[in-house]
Amino acid sequence: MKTISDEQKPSLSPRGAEKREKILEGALRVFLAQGYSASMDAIAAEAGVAKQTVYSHFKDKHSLFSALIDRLLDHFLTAGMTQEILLLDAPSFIRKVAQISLSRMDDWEYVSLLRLIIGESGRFPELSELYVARMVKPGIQKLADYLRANDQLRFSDPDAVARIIHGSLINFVISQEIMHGKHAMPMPRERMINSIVDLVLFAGEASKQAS
Amino acid sequence: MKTISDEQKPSLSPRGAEKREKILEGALRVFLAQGYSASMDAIAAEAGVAKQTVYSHFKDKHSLFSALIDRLLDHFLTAGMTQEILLLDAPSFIRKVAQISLSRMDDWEYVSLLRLIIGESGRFPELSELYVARMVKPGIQKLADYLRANDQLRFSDPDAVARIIHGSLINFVISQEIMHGKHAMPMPRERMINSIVDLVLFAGEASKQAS
DNA sequence: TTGTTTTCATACTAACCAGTCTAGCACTTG
DNA sequence: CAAGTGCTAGACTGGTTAGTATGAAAACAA
Repeated sequence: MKTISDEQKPSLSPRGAEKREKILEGALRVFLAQGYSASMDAIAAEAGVAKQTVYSHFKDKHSLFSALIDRLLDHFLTAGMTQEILLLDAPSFIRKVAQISLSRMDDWEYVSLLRLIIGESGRFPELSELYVARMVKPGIQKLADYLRANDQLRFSDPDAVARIIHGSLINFVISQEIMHGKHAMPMPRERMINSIVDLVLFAGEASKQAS
Repeated sequence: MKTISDEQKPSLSPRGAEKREKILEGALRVFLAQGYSASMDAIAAEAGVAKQTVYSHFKDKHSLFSALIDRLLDHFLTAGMTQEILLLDAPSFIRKVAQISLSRMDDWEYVSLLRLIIGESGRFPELSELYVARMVKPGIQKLADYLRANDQLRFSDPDAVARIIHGSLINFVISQEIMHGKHAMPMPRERMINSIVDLVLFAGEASKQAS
């Protein structure tokens, strides 16, 4: 998987890498809080680093931004979703997937990243495409593969069902956390999880009998 | 329902209202295309109006932006979703709801508005709350009421099921159009609609028998 | 016509920002 | 110690922006 960022690497020394890390951490806080319109001065200040140092590690603002998103996608990719949950039976599997997805609601970084990628998807289509290619598509693929392989369930279109499950979970995060819907229309996430599990299991079994 | 915008109204004459309309139309094109960071000069130019005229109709940039979003929410609220579809039977009703929701994928203004509201939900939480209160909550409410009233289906938690349906539809729009997923992971919307209808009907009937 | 209101074009302000430059400081390595 | 390398603080350039000011041209009303 190729990376997008084209930052220069002026040093392979441990000191250089350390500064680079500080810059990325500062950029993370500032970009996630203020969006792409955050100023490079603010990022340098937050990182506790001179502005020139930022520009000696990253070509320009766009490169820094891309490198950061790239890094964050990697970070959230590895978090959660081990292989062993594929061994679970259908109810446990779906519940586990839902729990992992919704647990990200508590993660300010994840919620902010999602908002940022959607908000900047007009200006930076590459980034949202990267998000889709690295996070959404593989996730849905694994889910669909499980549904296809499991003989407790039998859907005529497992790919579409995978998207329904995934979509209802992601949209729960968006509407509750990003759009601040948890005040106007609150719903405990366990209720949501239970209904998704029920819906899929009932439908999967009924669909099996009908075929 | 109270409005958010606090623009001044310097004239109640027809000429004034006409200018105000031109300004809002220009602001619509520019804000939806470039986001909130669009410049007031660009908006005035697009509206074919002097910059000063913009400021004589709207207090500042924030007021103009709020007034525009307010207006757009009203516009999309009235479009589609008549009362008579409530008379349809379950399969037709769910299909119709799904078709109406997904038909908005073709509407550049709707897609851009959704991106804008999500993207600016950090800077302008009032706007996303307004969106939730005026569009999402009533929509889900109607859907849940239908599910509750219909005796072909029987869900233990109709509100949660309504959110699942709504979420999978909205997220389909987001992932396909906003995040440009239609290239990397295309799916015909009819396939999505069919699966949602099947899922809900199978589960609704199975759930009924189980109770 | 005369007076009032609105719009127009333009210029201006004060602030902000991306990116560059300079000159000196600090650390590391030979 | 000496040379090299990365870091720092700050100033600077050229450009953009929100919002204001001005003075004249229209549009309208009496």
